[in-house]
Amino acid sequence: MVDLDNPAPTDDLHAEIEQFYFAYRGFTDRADRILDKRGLGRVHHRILYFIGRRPDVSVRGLLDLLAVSKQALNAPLRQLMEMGLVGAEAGAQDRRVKNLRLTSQGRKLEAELTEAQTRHLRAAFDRAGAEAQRGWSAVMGELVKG
Amino acid sequence: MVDLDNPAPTDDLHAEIEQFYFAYRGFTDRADRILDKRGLGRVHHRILYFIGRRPDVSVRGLLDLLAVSKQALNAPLRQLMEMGLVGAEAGAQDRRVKNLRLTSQGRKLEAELTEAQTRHLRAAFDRAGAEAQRGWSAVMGELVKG
DNA sequence: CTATTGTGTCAATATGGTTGACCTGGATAA
DNA sequence: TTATCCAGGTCAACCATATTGACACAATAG
Repeated sequence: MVDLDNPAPTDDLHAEIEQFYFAYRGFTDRADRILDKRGLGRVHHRILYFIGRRPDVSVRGLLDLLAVSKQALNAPLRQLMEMGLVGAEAGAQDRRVKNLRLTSQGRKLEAELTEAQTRHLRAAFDRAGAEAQRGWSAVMGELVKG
Repeated sequence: MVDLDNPAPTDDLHAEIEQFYFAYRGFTDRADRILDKRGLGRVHHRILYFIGRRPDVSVRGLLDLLAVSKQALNAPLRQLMEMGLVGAEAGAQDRRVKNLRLTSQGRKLEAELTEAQTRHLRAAFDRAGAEAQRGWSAVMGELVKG
């Protein structure tokens, strides 16, 4: 890790910007290290994650969530389907769309991947306290909206 | 933006993970868009940022902060020096080391770049309240430490 | 003198993304 | 029906960003 002065809220929010940067870097590194062992990248993780969170999401929906081109999505998604981690069936009303779901294998890997991040977050929440956790979520919610 | 359910703290912290992901993505996008107009990338921003925050940092120090290889740092750093945004002078005790500093032009660009992120953060803090801001910082501090 | 360290550079390579063009097949409006 | 649109898939060219390895040079430390 890196030496970081404690908050001491100043006007320019420089300290907070650094907190955000280093916190997110450490947060993603946890999963990345597990991913690397399996020859997978962040995209695979995000795909697994979002399909897990939004079962029956379409390819188009995934594209919007991930904010990448369909060409960038296609290869890793196909790979996950070939690995038997993601399944698809044609949509009921519109048979063009694919409804994507995790297989039981896929759910297992997704859980393992997310677990590292969950533990990391959980530990920070526990140390900072429930009130701080609520504040964190409130600010994050505003950032997402804004 | 993307539709996100409100916190409703569950056990698995999935909602919080998404908040983190989308919040950080939106956070960095602000600066990225400005950077793109000048043909610069995130690395340039980080270099400018950290030199601004830690004047007289060495190349080695920068490498540790950014966690990249020196080859990855070299090109953008040289570019910034050629653009007159970053200056260097030999260290006083050890003349091998470069003490990196922003020029007045560099400070101007850095401020402009960081301003977008600052405004974004500030707005979220204002909407969420001072107590939430303290909580956010406390959790982020724990994440950085952890 | 020798070894180590800070910096810079060349080369080869990997990864991950982009845009553009084109295709299939299913849905839908004229 | 025909024309058009849309979801999805794929090929190609390209570009940005990163890596590791090897090497060079200058300066400091022993």
